[in-house]
Amino acid sequence: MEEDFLNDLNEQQRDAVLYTEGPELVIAGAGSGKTRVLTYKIAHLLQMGYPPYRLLALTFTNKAANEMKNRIAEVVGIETASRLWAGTFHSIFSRILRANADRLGYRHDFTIYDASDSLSLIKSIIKEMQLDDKVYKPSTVQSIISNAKNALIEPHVYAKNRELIEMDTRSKRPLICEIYRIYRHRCFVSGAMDFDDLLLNTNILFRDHPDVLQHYRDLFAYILVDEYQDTNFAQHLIVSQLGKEHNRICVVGDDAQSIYSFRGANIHNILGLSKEYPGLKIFKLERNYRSTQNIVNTANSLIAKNKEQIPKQIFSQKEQGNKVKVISAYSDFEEGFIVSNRIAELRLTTHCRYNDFAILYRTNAQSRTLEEALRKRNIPYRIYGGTSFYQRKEIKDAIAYFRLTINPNDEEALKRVINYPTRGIGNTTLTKLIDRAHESGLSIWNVLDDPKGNGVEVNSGTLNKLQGFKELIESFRLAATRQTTAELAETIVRQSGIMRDITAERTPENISRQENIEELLNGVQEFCTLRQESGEENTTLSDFLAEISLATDQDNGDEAEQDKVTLMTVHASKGLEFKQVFIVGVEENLFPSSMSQESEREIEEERRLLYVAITRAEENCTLTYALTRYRNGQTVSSPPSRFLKELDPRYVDMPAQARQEQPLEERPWRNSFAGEWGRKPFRRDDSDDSRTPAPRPFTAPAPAKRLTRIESRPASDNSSAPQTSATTAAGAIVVGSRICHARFGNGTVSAIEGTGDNSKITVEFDNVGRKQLLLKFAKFTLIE
DNA sequence: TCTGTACAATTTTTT
DNA sequence: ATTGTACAGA
Repeated sequence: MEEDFLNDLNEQQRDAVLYTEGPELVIAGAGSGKTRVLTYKIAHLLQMGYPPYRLLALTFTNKAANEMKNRIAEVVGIETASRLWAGTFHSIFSRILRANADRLGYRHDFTIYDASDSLSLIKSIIKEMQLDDKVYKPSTVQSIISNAKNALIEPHVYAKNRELIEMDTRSKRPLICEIYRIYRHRCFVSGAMDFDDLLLNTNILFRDHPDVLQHYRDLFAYILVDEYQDTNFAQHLIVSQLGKEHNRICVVGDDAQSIYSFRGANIHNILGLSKEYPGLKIFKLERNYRSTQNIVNTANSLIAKNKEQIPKQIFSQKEQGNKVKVISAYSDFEEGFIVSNRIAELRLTTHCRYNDFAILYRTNAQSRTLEEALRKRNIPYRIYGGTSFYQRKEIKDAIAYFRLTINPNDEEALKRVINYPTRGIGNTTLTKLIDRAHESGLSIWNVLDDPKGNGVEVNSGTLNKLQGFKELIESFRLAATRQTTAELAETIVRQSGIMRDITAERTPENISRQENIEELLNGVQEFCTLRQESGEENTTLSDFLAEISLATDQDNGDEAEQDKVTLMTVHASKGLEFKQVFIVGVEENLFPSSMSQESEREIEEERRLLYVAITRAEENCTLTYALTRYRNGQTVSSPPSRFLKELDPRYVDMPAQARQEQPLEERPWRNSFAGEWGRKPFRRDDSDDSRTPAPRPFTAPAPAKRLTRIESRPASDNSSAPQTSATTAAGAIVVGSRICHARFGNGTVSAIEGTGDNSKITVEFDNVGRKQLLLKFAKFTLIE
């Protein structure tokens, strides 16, 4: 087979693919076909005779990893592709750590603590040390520890690092290092590693066990790394350790898209690469295939303001296209209104599907207003990165039981479920157990094994309860040896009492919890089946846990098929592209974030972030800012972002500058704006009219008008309390009634149970599917 | 020991 | 506005 795919590549791309004589850095501008180069490079290496299991391809996200695997499978077939070492840093190195866990004193089925496990552990340590959690803010402590780990600083090194100690002393937190030491020890006793440990411990493994390092050095004949600008020191060092000796490495990245420094990513890893690899050959991919010229030029004009970067000339040969549009709104409400209007409009004029639209924002909190606006317009949408499936309470509870079954030393899991469902083991008892455990360096489970022998004083009733819990978990461990994994999962959910607890009362919440648990069990089953198909005979619950603890991507396959507008943070959008992009909230204190104004370095990162956002767009890019916005319960006003002034006006449509100076009255917007609904949308300045001359086809429909009435009940509004309106509406409800819910939008009543205020209705919502509502609580109105 | 209520703090981004 | 925590009362 000839390498006919080479015809799919431009000259720069082809050079990058074919060069295999030494270390290589590919600077890949936004939309320049980076994934294509990586894919074909791997295909090329395979063709040269490298066996697939000797190629290591590292990415940053699961999404990127999957995409790469799929694209490679298309070129070389799934058989070969599945033998590659391709995945995220975290997944690949957790695999390697599991294989060598004994070298570090861990078991191969160690638990992976997610961010909330680690935060909760830090909280309890702070509490046990009787420190003030206002001085030692758990989240701050967590990020300090995380940064230390990413810089490969272990506690004993931390203690000797004058700079760090001085910093902690200055911020009146001299005991951080001690917390770190205890935290690390407690993770170890619990048989757990947190996210950062996966990288830190890999480095320790390689450092302390040269034979292991040598093994993987020999194994990986060629190393490819995507998004190198996002690597932190721990990742960078792993790559050098594995790749430096044979020098067959290819890293791809774009310094202009480095946006993860808050997580320890160091842009100098890529900027300083040529010093590290003397023969480093640099290729630049400068042709952008994604966006129109106006979009590319706008983005270039912005990023040009950054000082630290590798020089490159990104260009587009697509049509010039529309100018990038900047729109000013009075409030975040109006901003949502404008965006949803434009989506409706553009969908007609450009024949785009909803899938072609994305709304990008700086912070997750901004999604709310946008959701409301979209719902009013009946525009379907999907939010990326909300609370994912595995973050839901009932799922975390079930998983905590799974985790305990595999690893009873798992402290966080144990704390979570020792008294859920309620079994009379309260805080007092738990505290005794924990104190005892830590005094003797044991896990809580060890103490639980023999409370008396470990000196825990409890009355006999409590002792029985503890015994009962212990036996429960042990019965699961026994079941694990006799049942299939899917059966085991079901046993646990039932025997633990989770199922009983959430089926006790048939509230709408509980029904959705049950569905989630069902979905989890299906997930286990599906996972086992899938593994069986790929030749893995015995899939254990431990395998399942290992898989999901690193899965954060929530793009459910069938979800993605539906035609919906995408809402997500700019960070989450990296690597994606959309025909129509809206970037909202381009204001001072938001974008750039108020947290990032201290140094030029931080501002440069915010600038790169906006660069990433703009370069997601293929055809149209619209930036909006609101002069006032609801934040933490109150209205604040901020000027437009400084970045807007940095965009080259030749490629951008700006609203009249005078507008921005408009004095702001006190808030009445929120109330009065709703009243404007259904009439003409706000008209701000002439710039708006030239492009959207036609009378808007979508003035707000009548139902929406009514919806705004119940929603615009501000504290000051003394007209009707929401309860009243719901009760009034309730009386008239029949099957088939159309209702409008404050959160779920419009829907049709499909069933009614019970009477009066205690009755429950089932509603098929147009956008969010079936929900059950209790009349007593639900906020909705009858429409039509 | 559990439950309910009141009050406080919180918010940048996430593998 | 929501969420978590602290404290009081059962």
